[in-house]
Amino acid sequence: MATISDVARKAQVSKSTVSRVLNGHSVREENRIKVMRAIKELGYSPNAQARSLTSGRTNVIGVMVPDMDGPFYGSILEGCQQTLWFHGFYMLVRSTHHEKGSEPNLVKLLWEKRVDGLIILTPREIKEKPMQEVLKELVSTNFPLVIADGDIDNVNVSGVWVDNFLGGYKATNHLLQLNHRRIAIILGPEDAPEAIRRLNGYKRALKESGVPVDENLIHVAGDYLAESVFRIFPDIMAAGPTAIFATSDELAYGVLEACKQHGINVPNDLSLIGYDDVPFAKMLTPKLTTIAQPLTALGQVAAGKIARIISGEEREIAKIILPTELVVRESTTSLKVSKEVAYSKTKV
Amino acid sequence: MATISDVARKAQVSKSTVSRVLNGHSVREENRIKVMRAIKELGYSPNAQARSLTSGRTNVIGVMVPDMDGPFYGSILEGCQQTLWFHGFYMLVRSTHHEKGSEPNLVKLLWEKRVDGLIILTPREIKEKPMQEVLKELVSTNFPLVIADGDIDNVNVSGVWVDNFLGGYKATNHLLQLNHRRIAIILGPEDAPEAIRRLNGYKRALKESGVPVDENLIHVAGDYLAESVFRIFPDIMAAGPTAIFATSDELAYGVLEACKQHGINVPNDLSLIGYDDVPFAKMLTPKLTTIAQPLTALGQVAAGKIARIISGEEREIAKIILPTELVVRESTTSLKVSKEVAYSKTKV
DNA sequence: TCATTTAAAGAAATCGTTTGCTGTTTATTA
DNA sequence: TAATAAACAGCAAACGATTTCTTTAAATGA
Repeated sequence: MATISDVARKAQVSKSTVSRVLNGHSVREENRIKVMRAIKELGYSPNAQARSLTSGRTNVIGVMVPDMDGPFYGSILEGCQQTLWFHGFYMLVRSTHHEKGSEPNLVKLLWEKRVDGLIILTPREIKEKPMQEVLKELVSTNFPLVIADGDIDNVNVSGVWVDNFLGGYKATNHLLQLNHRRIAIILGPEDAPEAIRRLNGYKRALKESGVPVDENLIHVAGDYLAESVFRIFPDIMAAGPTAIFATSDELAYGVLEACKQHGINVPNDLSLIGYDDVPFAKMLTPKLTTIAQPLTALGQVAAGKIARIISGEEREIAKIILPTELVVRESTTSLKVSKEVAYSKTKV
Repeated sequence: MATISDVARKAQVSKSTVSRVLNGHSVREENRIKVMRAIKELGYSPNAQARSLTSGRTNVIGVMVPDMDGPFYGSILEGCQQTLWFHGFYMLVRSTHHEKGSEPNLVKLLWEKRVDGLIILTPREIKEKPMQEVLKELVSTNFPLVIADGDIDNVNVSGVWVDNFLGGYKATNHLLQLNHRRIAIILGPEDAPEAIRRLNGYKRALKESGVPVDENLIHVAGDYLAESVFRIFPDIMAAGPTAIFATSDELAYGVLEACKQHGINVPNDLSLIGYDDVPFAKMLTPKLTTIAQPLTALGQVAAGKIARIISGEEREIAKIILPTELVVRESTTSLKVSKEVAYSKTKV
């Protein structure tokens, strides 16, 4: 493989001149042509590692993500990738595969690989000490770091996330406007920041409508997986809800399956709203009403942010909150005042 | 950031000694301890770029993929990532986003980034000249390269893919065993290698059952997207099929939607089988019968292969074909001899 | 105890770039 | 045309590791 010296020899100039041609510095036209020709003839391309060594930059951004095979993170990654590439960066991806306790180590490994910056997607262990320490260390060295889709209070770091409070509020409000009063909510992990915010949005919406919060309607699945719903489904229905707000589309799908098994018709017997608007939401029967998160945009904004931090355009730590949107489909319907009315209406 | 020289100074030994400690070469225990202590105190970690420069290795594998936001490639990438990490490699991902004409360039860019190897997922432009030339160039320089999920005839390169012929055969055979005789097939891109193989499997199955191939039952959507089905749906039904073999789950979903719009009941009026077994296949109503591709395994095998090529364990070019599996769910049912029988049965 | 072998440490070269400094050529101005 | 400024080219020193070669110290054996 040809080196810069080979090119210099062939073009009969010094290495410096070749380097200057490569980097667009001023070089006499005559020499530029000679160098270009030599480069072409030798099929030369500069060694990125050697470049990194002198410049101190790798043009690689590390991205840490919980998984890539679900419906959720793919869109974010795609958004990241596009924008990173646009800014001239490559994307190094590491999925933790929800492995408990792996995050701090992986952050460190990625960092030591000397990436120019790090995007951490949904840090699950954000509340745990080792993770906080690693993050603080990164921040203290001024290492370009963006947390995406995960709020963080204790460490002052740049972040992008979606307005979970507003999402919870919008979802609940939608159901309230359809005359529902007994609205159950299914949370994923109990103490995750986004779960708490969605719950708060839910409570606020109820409060504004003068509906008291009933603790019996608040349920915790433990995670965002469909299977986790089955276990708690009897509990959920025992409280007699007319509508369910599942805080992820996966959970909503679990509810849908459980309803099928129990002969409950959605939306006629029970309204259901999800969260995320992942691709399969519109594929379900009934098509799922849900709160859309701007996933691709999330990735793009995170990537843009890190690019600006690296270029020095953005110096102060800033947090960006993206809006959510209600997407009404078929899984929610207005609560009829009495069963009779409901029946007559559906017959029309 | 501390360098090896800083460590050497602090430990009062030479750089060479520190390097030897780092790489596990023989060093007097006393010195090893001194060095380790210095490393710890300085928070030193070796500069990967400098290492790459001398060793000529980056420990990074480039992966090129058509997209990351669909349901398909995420699983493959996850498989890749796991296995690459296991072998000590980082994964650099670049999605082409189905951008026409971009592949050859991107391969080159990734290559010049000096990755230790390249995995190309589903090369769409594999039949086009620029792509073939780039691949030939890579092969001629003995650059570690694995093509995954894309067969390639003209260039002799290592590859992993799924048995598309067998998949097409199994799908068709399943429908034949359910007494279907008028089986339509919907292909994605007309001339893609995997499409041709699936079609051949379809034809072979028909032939073995003594059913003549009817060209009116063979349809081309142009791509694997659900929307593409709507356009050709009237054509498909005009040929009077009792079953449809959609060569991707996305296409099958499109068929399902079209059927709903036209009041056709799946599986009672029409049996439907998909291909891929992406996560949403089991979420559809009816749950989709399909041909499962071992997506995660595909990624793992590709990653394992490139690791072995790089380590020198695998010297000759080899192709691996993974099996497919029929997953029977609810979207296929046996063809009743007459409509009356069918109706009486559904009433039971 | 001394000569000889062996093991470990150090010096210096190397990997392929970029860049500051210095010297030379070209262009500009009076 | 000469004096001066500006533009360009080349040398050599980084960048931070690894590794070969040499030197030094320790271990072995007679």
